[in-house]
Amino acid sequence: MTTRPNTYSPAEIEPKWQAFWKENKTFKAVDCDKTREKLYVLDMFPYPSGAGLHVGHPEGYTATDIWCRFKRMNGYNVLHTMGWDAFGLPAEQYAIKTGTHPAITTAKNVATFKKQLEMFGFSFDWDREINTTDPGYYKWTQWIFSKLYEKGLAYESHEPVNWCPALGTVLANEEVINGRSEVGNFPVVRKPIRQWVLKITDYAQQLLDGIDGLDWPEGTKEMQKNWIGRSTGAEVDFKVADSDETIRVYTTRPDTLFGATYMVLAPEHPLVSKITTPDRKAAVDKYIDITRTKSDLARTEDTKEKTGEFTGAYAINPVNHVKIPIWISDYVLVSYGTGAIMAVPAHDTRDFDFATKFNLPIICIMTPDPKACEAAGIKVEDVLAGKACWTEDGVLMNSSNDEISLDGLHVADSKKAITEWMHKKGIGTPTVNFKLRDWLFSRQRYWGEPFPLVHMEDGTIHLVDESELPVVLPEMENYKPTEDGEPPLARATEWLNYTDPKTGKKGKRETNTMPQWAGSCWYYLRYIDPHNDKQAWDPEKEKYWMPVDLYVGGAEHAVLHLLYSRFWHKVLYDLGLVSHPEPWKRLIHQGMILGLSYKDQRGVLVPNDLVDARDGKYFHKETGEELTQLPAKMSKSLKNVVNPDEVIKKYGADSFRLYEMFMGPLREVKPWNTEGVDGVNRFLNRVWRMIIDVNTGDVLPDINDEPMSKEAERLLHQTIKKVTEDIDSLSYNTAISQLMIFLNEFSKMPKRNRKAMETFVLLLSPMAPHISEELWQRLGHNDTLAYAPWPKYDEAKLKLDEIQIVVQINGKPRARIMVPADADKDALLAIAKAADEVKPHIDGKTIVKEIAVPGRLINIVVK
RNA sequence: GCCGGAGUGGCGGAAUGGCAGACGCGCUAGACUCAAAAUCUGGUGUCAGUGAUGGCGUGAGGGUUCGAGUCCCUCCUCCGGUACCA
Repeated sequence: MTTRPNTYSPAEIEPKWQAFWKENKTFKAVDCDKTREKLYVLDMFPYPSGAGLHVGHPEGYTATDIWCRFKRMNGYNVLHTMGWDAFGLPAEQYAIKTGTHPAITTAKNVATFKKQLEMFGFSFDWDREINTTDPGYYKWTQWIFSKLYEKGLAYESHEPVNWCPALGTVLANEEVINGRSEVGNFPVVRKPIRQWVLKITDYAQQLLDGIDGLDWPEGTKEMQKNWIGRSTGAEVDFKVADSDETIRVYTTRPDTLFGATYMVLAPEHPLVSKITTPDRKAAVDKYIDITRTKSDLARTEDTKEKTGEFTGAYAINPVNHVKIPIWISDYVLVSYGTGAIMAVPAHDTRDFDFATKFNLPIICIMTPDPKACEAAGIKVEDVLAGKACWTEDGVLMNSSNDEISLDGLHVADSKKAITEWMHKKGIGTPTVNFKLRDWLFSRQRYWGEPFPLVHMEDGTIHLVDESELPVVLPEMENYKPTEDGEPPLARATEWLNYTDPKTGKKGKRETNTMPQWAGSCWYYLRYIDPHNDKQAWDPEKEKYWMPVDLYVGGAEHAVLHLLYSRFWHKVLYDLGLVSHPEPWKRLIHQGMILGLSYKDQRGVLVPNDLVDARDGKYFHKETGEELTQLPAKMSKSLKNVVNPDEVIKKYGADSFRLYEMFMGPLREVKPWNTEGVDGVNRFLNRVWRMIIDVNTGDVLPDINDEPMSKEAERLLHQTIKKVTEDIDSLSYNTAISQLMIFLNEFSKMPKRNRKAMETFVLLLSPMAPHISEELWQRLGHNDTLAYAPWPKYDEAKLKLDEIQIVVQINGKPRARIMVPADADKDALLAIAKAADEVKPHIDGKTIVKEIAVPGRLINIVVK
């Protein structure tokens, strides 16, 4: 700590304070400290990619860091640390290409990421750093899997799964978007492969129930609810005509039963082969064959045009005994409900499309609500004539049999009535269904956690004993996945063989590995007790730190990590291993940071290296065409990627942090504009020069202990109030703007009060910690300001004797007058009416109404 | 289609129903300089006017209110998510 620059020099002071914090373990979180209130603040830990940190990472990390620093100064015992979600595809793909072991690549990338994160001066307790690929960590990931397995929540499945040939692995439903892989956007096909699956569906209701109590973004909560997709309806049994078979359908609209004109089974439905008549067999078999080979992608793309075949069989509608044809079609999914539906074309758009295409009867059983119908642009007579489809509320008709009539009832009431009646008659039962499917938990990859499972020679599956954990991932030469889905670990011949130490029985280890989500499902629990080699975590410490008070990260994991992890946590809760049913009380998504791009007149994006900026306008370097600027996602091809290292090198970490927080509200999407960094850098330079003599590096002689003017004191207290409230609510952009206002005023003063300067430094410190520590030290303090008490404001100091108030005439501001701060309504009106600027507006007119809001304004309504 | 979020100067954005545009960027004039950079001081929604000042202005249209960027209704656009889930 020998450098002592005279001017503001982040390159010198930032490494100095980073070293100081490291050496003194300034940000150590103290387990079970009962003297302070605990606060657990969590960032989504990164996947340490080879590309290094991008500008999006530090946005969330800076936001949490500021909050942590602020809360420490307010007396909290803060747990805030960092780790590495390091299993995953890129390291493995790099290994396949270069032969470098993923562990080596990962270690290298972790080192790069750590170095970069340290440059930002984040107040992490680095002693708690974790890495999901560390056997000391994944030992406990395997242990938690054992718990799930013992509880019957993990099972082997041979059902067709989402197989991605390009990635050489299967994917969970959540990882497949429109028939393509979320990672890499490769086509995904259905293929039967032996898999391990976790029974997340057992927790569907609990996962749904928990959502409402969470302080999370509304959108994310909705997404989870939709993904879980609870629906209520009824299962209804239809007898197959001239057969003993019964087909059970699921419907959310039992009220429309009298309008069912046909039935559809999923092509994979087990009864299809039994009921198909000989004359229809060839066509049906062909259709089933086409569906089977069709990829998910093709199936999604085909949604506009319905396809299907008639089985030749008929079903009997149990409410009116009408004989209806049974079809098969891939618009009915085998995996949802019962895999069979009753089709009511008059009141379901999909059924309507199908019926129209195949000329099936459409029977309307409901008079639509005329107003809603008109608003939707549908003619009532078309609906009644079966020429249009109506799916909303209406009044039932043609819906009665000998025992029950729904005629005249609205949808909700008739649903209730028919369901009760069917239940009594034993033809239908009220049923709840979920869209949520079980979680496909195995991958045919090398770089992941091995399962603690062994396939024994006697055909049983053996769970490896806790004492034998971790099942260490073997070193291999060849990591390549195979096209047939056989995992790479099947080639680890020595590792594969297992002998149970207790019984001496032999078997072969499970060769699938766990998906990347496994490690991130519980990392926040390991931070609590990262070095414990006896337990995953100490229950006492868990009770002290959990739940997480604030979790900040991107919105992209709304139905992946954020749902999986809640599931594991709920299982752990049911096992009595954690003390709260939900892991994260409060969640915030930081908005994405976009780059600046340019488009030509046709709207085509132009890479930034082809853009020429002149006179505030932009031109294409080659064509000379004028371009317009617009924000766009950062991408290598557009050459608009901002590298944090370069920004820090040029301006320093404090400027970087300040800029990212000053750009706009944390949760919003914001475009990066490097010129904006100049602004905050200028601000920090002026902060420095407000306190430090740039010729000597000492505190300016203008800084003294003389009492402040009333105005100065008021601004100081206003600033304390505003900054305190804004930091607490994570409104950092407005907190920074208040600090700028303070600086603008105080730097104009010839003399400045030392206490005011110290207070300002403390207020600035959560956001720009390095410069603040340096100034704090130069102002004569020997210790870090990280635990200095946060400044308090005095309400009395905020008060003014006289304030300016606006006088409006008919709602238009016409005058600004000075009034005593404590003037009441009547006094205000008297002053206003007497004021010279007001008189011309009211003289000779009738005053209709007078409004006076003390401290705000006066409005006089005249005629 | 459905769900969620957002539309405010040249740009990022600010405003418990109470002076729209804080703060910053950019631009602009001036000071300093031989000059430039940096720095400092002032100006900067728009239209009219030398000016004080006045008209207009928060995606569009309507409504509630003494008063609406903010609340309500209808619509448009953009972003994110999701989609044959019966």
